[in-house]
Parts: sequence; C-alpha cells; structure tokens
Amino acid sequence: MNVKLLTTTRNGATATTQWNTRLRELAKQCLYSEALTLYLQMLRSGSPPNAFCFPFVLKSCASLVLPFSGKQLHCHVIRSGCDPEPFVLTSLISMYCRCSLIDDARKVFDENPKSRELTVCYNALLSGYALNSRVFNAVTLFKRMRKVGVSVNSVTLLALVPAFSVPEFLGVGRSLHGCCVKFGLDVDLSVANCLLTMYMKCGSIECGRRLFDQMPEKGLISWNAVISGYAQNGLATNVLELYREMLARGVCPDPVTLVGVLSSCAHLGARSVGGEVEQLIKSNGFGLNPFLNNALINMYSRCGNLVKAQAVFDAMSVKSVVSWTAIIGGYGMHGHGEIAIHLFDEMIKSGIKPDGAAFVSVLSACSHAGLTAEGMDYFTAMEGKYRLQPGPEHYSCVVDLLGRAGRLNEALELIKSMQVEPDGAVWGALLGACKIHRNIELAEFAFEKVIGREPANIGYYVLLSNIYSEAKNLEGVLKVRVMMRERKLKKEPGCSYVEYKGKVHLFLAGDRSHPQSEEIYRMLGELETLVKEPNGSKTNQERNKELLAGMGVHSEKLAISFGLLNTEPGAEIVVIKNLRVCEDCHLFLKLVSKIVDRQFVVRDATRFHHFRDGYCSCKDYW
DNA sequence: TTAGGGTTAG
Repeated sequence: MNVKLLTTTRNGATATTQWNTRLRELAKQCLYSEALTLYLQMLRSGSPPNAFCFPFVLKSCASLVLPFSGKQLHCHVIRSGCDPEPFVLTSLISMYCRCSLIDDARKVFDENPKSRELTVCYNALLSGYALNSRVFNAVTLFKRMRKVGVSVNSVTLLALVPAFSVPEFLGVGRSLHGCCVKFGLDVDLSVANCLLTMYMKCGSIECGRRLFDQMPEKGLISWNAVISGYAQNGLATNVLELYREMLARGVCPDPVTLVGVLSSCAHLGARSVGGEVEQLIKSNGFGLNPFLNNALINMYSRCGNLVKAQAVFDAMSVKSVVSWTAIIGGYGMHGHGEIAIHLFDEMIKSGIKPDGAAFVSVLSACSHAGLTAEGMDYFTAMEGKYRLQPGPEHYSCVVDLLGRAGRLNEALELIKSMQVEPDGAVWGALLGACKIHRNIELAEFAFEKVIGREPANIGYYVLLSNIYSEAKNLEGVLKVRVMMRERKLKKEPGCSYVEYKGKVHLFLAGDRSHPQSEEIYRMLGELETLVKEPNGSKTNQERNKELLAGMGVHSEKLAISFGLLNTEPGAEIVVIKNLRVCEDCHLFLKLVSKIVDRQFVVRDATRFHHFRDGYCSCKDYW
C-alpha cells in the first residue's frame, strides 16, 4: 500500500489540513481503500477529524460499498459536531444511498432541517431512490422539492431521469423531459444525454433519435447512447449506419461505442466490420477491456469463427462468467455440445459460479447436440447445487432437449410442474418437438397454449401448418390459413443483408430498388446458371475461372467450396454444388457470392446457415 | 479545502 505517513507538526490545524489534502488526492484518484487506511492513521496519530475530511472518507465508503464502516463514520461525524454542515450531510445521505441503506439516508435527511432546504441534499436522496428503484418515493420527493420552492438544477434531473428508463414509466419520463424544457435545462448536454438514454431504454426509439438529431452539440456519450440504444433494441443496421456517420464526422469511438457496434456485427454476421473494430481496438489500446473482449467472443462465435473466438477468450487474463458464457454459447450454437460441456465444467473448476445465463448456454448446447442426459443433469444441478431458480428460458431449453429426444410426455409434465408461468417459447419448444416426432394431437394442444401467449407470432402458425401438411391433413392446413387471415397475420417477407464496405444494404425477395440491382442480378443470374450446369467436361473451378475472366478478373484465389460457406477475404466466389435448400434459404443462396470487383458478401438476415456436404443444417426443412 | 449526475457485454 502506497500510503505515506504524514509527520505531525506542532500546529494541530496545519496537520489536519495536510491529512485532508492527502485524503482529497487519494479520493480524487479513486484510491478509496488507501483513503480509508489514511483516515485510520490520522485518527491514530491523534489528529481530530474535521468537516473537510468527511466527504472524502464517506465517498470512499460509498464507492467500496462498506455500510458498516459508513455507519461508524456517521458516529464520528456526530461526535465531531460536523453533522449540520451541508456538504457533510450530503455526503452522509449519498453514502447511505450507495450502500443501499436508503431508510438511513432518509433519516439523515429528515432529522436535519437544513438538508430540507438544499438542492444538493434532495439530489443525493433522489439519486438514492433512483438507484434503488424506489420510483414512487422519488416522484413524491421531487414534487415536495418543487412545492417548497427548492430550486431544481441539472443534477436533480440527472439523478431522477434514470429511474424512469423502463417502458412502463415512459409517461413520467416524458413529463420530466417537459420539466427540463420548462427550466431551460434541456440545453445541458448531460441532461440531454440522460433523456436520450431514457427514451432508448424505454424502447421509444424515434423520440430518442429525434432528440439526438435536434441536439445542437453532440458529445461522445450522445453517440454512444443512441448506438447502445439501437443495439439493445435489435436495430443492428441502424447501429452500423450511425457508427459510419460518427466516424465520418471525426468523432472517435470509445470502448462503449465499440461494444454496441460489435454486438450488432454479431447480430448481422457483419464479419468484416467486426474485423475492422478489432483492429481499432488494437490500435487504440483497448485490448484489455473485458466488455470489449466479451463482445468480440460473442461476435466471432456468431459469425462462425470459433478459432478467433477461442483465441480472444484464451488471451483474457481475467475471465468473467460472461466471458465463459459467450464461449460456451459459441460452441453450443455450432453443435459442439461436448466442448461446451467441457468448458462449463472448466469454468466451475476455475471457481466461477454459473449464473442463469451460463445455464441457458450450456442447456441449449446440450439440446443442439442431443446430449439429453447431460442436459438433464445440469438442469437438476441448477436448482439443487447452485440454488438458481430456473426461469422460462431454462425450461424452454429443457423442453427442447426432451422433445428432440422424443420424450414428449415428459416434456409436457415438466411444463405442468413449472413454478413460473410458462411463456410462449416453452410451449413453442414443445410445438417444435411435436413437428419432429409428428404428434398432431399434442401439437394442437401446444399451439393453443402458445397462441394464447403470442397471438401475433406467425412462426407458430407456420409450424402447425407444416405439421398438418406433412401429415397430409389439408383440412388442418386450411384451418390455420383461415385463422391467419382472420387475425390479419401476414408473413413478413424474408430479407438479406448485404454488407459492402461496412455499409449494410437490405434486399427483399425480388427486390430491385438497389441502385446497382441490374448489375447484381446479372451477376447472380450468371452464377446461378453455373451452379445448375450439369457436370460436363470442365470442372467447376475451370468454369468459375472463365466466368471471372469474362468479368476481367484473373484471380488465383478463386474458391469453390463444398463445405462451410466461405466468406473469408481470400475467397472471391463460393459455389455450392448440388445443394438442396429450404425456401427461406433460397434467396440467400442465390446471393451467396462475393463479387470480386464489387466486394459483396451476403449473409442471411435471421440466422446463420451452415452447409456441410451440400446440405443446409436447418433440419426443420427436411 | 466541501456535497449531488448521465453511456457498456451473454
């Protein structure tokens, strides 16, 4: 510990000042435990604490969340007679709030008449209510503050607004926005950022974006708030667009920006943007940021590059449960259940306690790989050994696990035994299993349940219709269609995202709105002919070379792949021979190409399709 | 010499 002992001078007041100066320095550098050690040394040296030292030590207790020490400090404050000092009162309130002792904070506030006249004390308590999700207390206090005429400042709103960043409180949030305008505080950049975040977290994306566009000055936090907001609301293309705009305007991204961008790359499979971000992380020295590394693992896993995901994971010196979950999920989603299980066990051996999300990743890995017994063991251990209450997300994995193994009745019994209300995904998993095992009776039952919860989810209607169709039950197919028509449900057209130099283009089936669609379709037509062409005297490779030569391209790196789709930089064209694909994949496959000069890489919008030996792994379609 | 606040991963 780097704490210098201060020499006591003959003058006690000077000594106290020196202690206080040192305490202030440590608190400023966020060296909180050092600050507390120094405070103890100060007491031992016989130097009496005065009002000016308490804010620093109280802040240290608050930051380290040390409620017991905080309470002791409160006694010191009272003993030293400093409690009526406004800044000591505020520090005390803040300390109690940060230690989640909100009633103690309120007691300090109520017992000191002075605090009830001060904006700072209201702000500290409001922030405490907001941090501890006591929204009604926060509103009441804010109303009282205005009623008694205590002035509201920007910090008041910064403390208050985050409490209403959930959809059900959007109305309150809007009225607070009105307050900001009324008090002229909406021009404050921090307040605007705070409101922006509130709108994004409430899912009120348009309002957030409007506010952002209207901001005369935008800071990095403003850009980050919108980027993260888009990312959390699944608007991955908007994230990449805004990120481009940000770079074009010369705003430098920070790790927070890049986490949002990477999660969107993972969503879209935009591997090249992801790679660019990784370069940026390296060149900016952000390589040790755990948030970024977790986001990279997730991005590479979802983009199918498990080797890189593993490399990022291996290089992390401190691996959190999130890091482990990301890599386990990566192996799980690509069917490597055994590796996922091994990693899960390694995680436990390394002393990390799994949380709910970690169990979701291992359970889904088991269900994807058909590891029924192992999955059931984990599910049992979750509650028995780790004392984690399984949620609907866990039950849906286990229903899927049992269902795929043909244990439909057990799956149904499990749903019936659930302590929590089963959601659409749980019944949906059972419905999916009924399709695999052609159980129409149970499918109808599961369908009723799932539709009761998610009446507008078209996927389930399509699933039931396919079950009827496979059983040649045309009456059933018709029944589902009528139901869909009556409910005015229409299947959204599938679409593909095309990533071109980091910009994402959206294509619908038969879509010709893209400015270069003529060239794109001509190229696709040529490729399609090539794929359909029966084996003649020329090899595919020779034909591809001819095709490219016709386009004026002479490349040695021409890739003809019959395995996984290859969109690595070296592979200009990927042709898949004798491929049988589902209807949904059709447009996707038609677009599977990286046109040499145009640099188009295409991936499916909704999920990743992996092709092995010419077969799409979407087994549901077989 | 002093107190209160906003953006990040599965």
